[in-house]
Amino acid sequence: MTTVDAQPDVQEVAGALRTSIGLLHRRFRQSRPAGELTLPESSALTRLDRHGPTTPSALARLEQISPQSMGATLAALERRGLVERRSDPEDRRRAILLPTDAGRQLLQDKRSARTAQLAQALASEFTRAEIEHLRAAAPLLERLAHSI
Amino acid sequence: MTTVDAQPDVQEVAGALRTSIGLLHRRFRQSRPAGELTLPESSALTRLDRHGPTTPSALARLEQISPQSMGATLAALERRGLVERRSDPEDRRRAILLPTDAGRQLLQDKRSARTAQLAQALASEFTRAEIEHLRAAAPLLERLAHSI
DNA sequence: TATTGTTATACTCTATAACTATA
DNA sequence: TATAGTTATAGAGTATAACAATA
Repeated sequence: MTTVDAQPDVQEVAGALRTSIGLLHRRFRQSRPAGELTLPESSALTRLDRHGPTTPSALARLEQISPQSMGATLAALERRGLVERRSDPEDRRRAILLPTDAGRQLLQDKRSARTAQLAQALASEFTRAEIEHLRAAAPLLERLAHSI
Repeated sequence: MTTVDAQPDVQEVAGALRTSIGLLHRRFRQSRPAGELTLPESSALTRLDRHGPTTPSALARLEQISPQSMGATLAALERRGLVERRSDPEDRRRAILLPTDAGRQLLQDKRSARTAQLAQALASEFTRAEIEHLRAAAPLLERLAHSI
């Protein structure tokens, strides 16, 4: 229970997480059907839909990437007509972003199409208890991402 | 318990996993100290150390990337003198890879330096039960990566 | 012919630096 | 001066296509 005892143990967990998360991330990228949103596009659009109208920098903070990187992702979403940009009348440096109807529609249709494959793998190859374990793990992983 | 009941539920777990794994992967990339191995270099060298001498294509299959991508990673490791390449006398198309002493040494020294930060975050901000939960989740995540 | 590996090329994702406009 | 955002550039990570050598 002391720090000394816990350390080698926790290092092992850390290593195992790095390996498994690296693998999963690669698979997520590979499983993108043609014409679909890229990973960051999908992620940004989802955040925008859940979070409500926000600025590019706020989104960048949520996704933990640089504002410039988020800018590139948002420009791609705008080109495809999936997000709309409004100027904040109270501070004209700021841009306010919100999903268009097309963006919301795409989220409903296509995101499920993308996660369907993952959900299928879960449903067919994992027990109910294992799925519950993963459900509980997801917020822990997100917390961990914000802790490092 | 039926498939119909489970489906929307499992989709939700799938979405949560995608979000949290995306975030964590970005943080892993960002936390690379100067002069360290890149993520795929570290991963390939670790596999090589655990798995024993293998061929480039076998490593590519384990890491679930193309043989060409693995070739680029291995070339970088060779340039740094961390892996050694031998020709297979039984099949001269094949190359056999193994870590050098320097490669093994670096794994011991530096990989812990990299995971130390993650381990520190786990130890200081998560309860023992949460850490145990994550430990059990890691092999599930790896299995999931191989299922999709 | 099939397999192992290499070379060439390109796309995605992200970063840092330098800039403009507004506060 | 400080902040929001953009533009330019570069590096990491990966893919596909075309090739050479060996089986």
